[in-house]
Amino acid sequence: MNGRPVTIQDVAREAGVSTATVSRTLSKPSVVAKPTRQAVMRAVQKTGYQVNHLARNLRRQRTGSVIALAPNLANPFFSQILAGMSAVLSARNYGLLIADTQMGPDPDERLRRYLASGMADGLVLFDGGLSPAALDVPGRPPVVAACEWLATDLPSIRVDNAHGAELAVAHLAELGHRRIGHVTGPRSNVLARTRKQGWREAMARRGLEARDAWVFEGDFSMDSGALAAERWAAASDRPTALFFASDEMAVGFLGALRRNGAQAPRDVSVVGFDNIEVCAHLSPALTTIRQPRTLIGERAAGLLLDLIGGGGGEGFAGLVEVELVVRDSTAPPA
Amino acid sequence: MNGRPVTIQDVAREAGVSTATVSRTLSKPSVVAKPTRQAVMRAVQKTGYQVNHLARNLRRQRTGSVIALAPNLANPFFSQILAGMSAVLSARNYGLLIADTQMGPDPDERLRRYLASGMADGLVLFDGGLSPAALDVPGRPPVVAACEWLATDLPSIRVDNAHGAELAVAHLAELGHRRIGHVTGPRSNVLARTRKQGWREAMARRGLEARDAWVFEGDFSMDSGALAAERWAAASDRPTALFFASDEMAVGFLGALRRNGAQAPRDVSVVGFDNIEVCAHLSPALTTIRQPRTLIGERAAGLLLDLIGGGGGEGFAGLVEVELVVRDSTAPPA
DNA sequence: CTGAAAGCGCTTACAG
DNA sequence: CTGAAAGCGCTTACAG
Repeated sequence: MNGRPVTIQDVAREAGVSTATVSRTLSKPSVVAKPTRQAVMRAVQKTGYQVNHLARNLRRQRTGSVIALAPNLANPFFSQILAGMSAVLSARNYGLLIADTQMGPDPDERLRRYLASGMADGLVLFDGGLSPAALDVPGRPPVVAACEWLATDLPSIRVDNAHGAELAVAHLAELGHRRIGHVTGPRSNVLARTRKQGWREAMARRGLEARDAWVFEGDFSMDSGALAAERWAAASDRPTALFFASDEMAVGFLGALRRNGAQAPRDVSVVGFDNIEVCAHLSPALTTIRQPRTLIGERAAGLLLDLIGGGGGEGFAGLVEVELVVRDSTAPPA
Repeated sequence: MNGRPVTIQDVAREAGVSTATVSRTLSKPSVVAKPTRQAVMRAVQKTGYQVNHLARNLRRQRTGSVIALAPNLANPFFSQILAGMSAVLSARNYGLLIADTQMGPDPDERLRRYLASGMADGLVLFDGGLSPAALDVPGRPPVVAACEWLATDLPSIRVDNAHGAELAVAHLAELGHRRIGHVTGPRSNVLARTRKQGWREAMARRGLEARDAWVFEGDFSMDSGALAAERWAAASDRPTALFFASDEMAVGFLGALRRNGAQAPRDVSVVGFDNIEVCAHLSPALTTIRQPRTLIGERAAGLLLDLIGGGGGEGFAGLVEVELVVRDSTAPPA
């Protein structure tokens, strides 16, 4: 009950066995004789022994943690993903460290340091803006790309963004829209590019024009969505429907639209991407493409653990599916 | 360049000194002669040596990590707080582990395990629902309570919730409202209770009645806010203004209100709590009480590091201030 | 089935 | 100012 933590030595003394036997009882009980095992377990109980992970991991040459590296931890988008990761990892007794790539001056350098530091057995990367060269660290642990991926052959969990765009455009086209525009994510973002490309292809597939004038550049943020509303309102050649690369932008758009006296879906139909919680509570409630974020976190953690365990990550291949959620922000064109 | 990580031995050999000297050069350079120091630094450069934290920490009898323990990691409320913590911690070379209390069957037991595990040098607790008894672990590391606090004398970072309620009621009263109601957080939540109590006192201070009929029970969620809208609309004795214990509930309320053909602030004035990002983009934009979440994270991390370093946490006492942000969801009563 | 011993990679009194 | 040595708390071949 005093300050000094209980060690395996204390347990060994208490049980009248060697530390080796205590260790075995705890990690491979099957090789220990039953009476010995019971004596050890009793001593563990009595002393309140808890393994020292530092020592165990140093000896086992692993850290027992993985790092999730996100471009912006303050972005709520990640919270559900982290929850999914945490669930899988803690069930397997791994710790989850989180870090932000964009906090210092040189994000690439940060990644490189994390990879070289030996602080974790693996890393899940959520920042598609980093340079693939930053991965070129000798002896680095496994890395999984999630959500946004680098232009490399990194094992990855990928969402079917192209299909999401297809679902959005299909929904709008079925309602009768032919002038369907797109509000993009940041230009440098791979995910944003895939959604834009998906929009273009979905339009082409239907013989619909995808005019440059119908593309509004955003950066995923609500503010950029509000800006898009201004530009949309001011445009002469105006789409009757818009597919947004993120819900946040669609939310900003709807707010600004209303402040300007316009309204969805009367004046323009709106489809978002993500299905964040607020979608259902807006008025009009936002039609969107649902991304299963908890699942993404679970799959990313699962894949990483598989790689750490020496697996090839098979069984984790394949895209994470998205689905259309129809609400009230879409209607036939006026 | 091969697989084996570079150790302090390799650097020592390269520099022609002992490992002790390499270690000193890295952690207390002032005690090493300049030429020696330079030779070591050159060797570090050449070999690409990175300290093994596991070994260093085992030797130093610390872990170099702290744990943030939240009731629900999927709640975006925490993302900004975690970002604030991460900023402070990584500047001081501490890792941030995150874990969820509510994932297993017994949250108290989870907390106890984390405290006894020696996995971290300290812990920040965001779950006010846990039993103080769970803290009763011999030799446990320092714990900081943040956001929601237990009924103990734990060092804590606390937001001035009572003052937030006062600001909200003052604003509404100045607009001329006398029938000001409150939508609560979950009954068991300390933070929710403080806000409710604050509302009650702010009303009393003005000689305003705080009728039970004007209290609508919620749980912080958007859904519960939407439910409050139904109940508000159906009530015979209806407040003309509502102070919500969370923005999320206010968002849900506004959406449901509109779907029922009513509108804020025409039919009812609405004040939220938190200032989440969407507030500014709603229509009407939501008047609310701003909570500086990044600051909360920074302060919590700072306080914990101080305690870990043997400080008494003085200088971190005092409440985190909140402020009123007036937007368009409040107006004089009709 | 069990124990003695080596060793994971570091840091730090201690001695010189 | 520097080095030899002990030791942080474990695990695991190895020998018996």
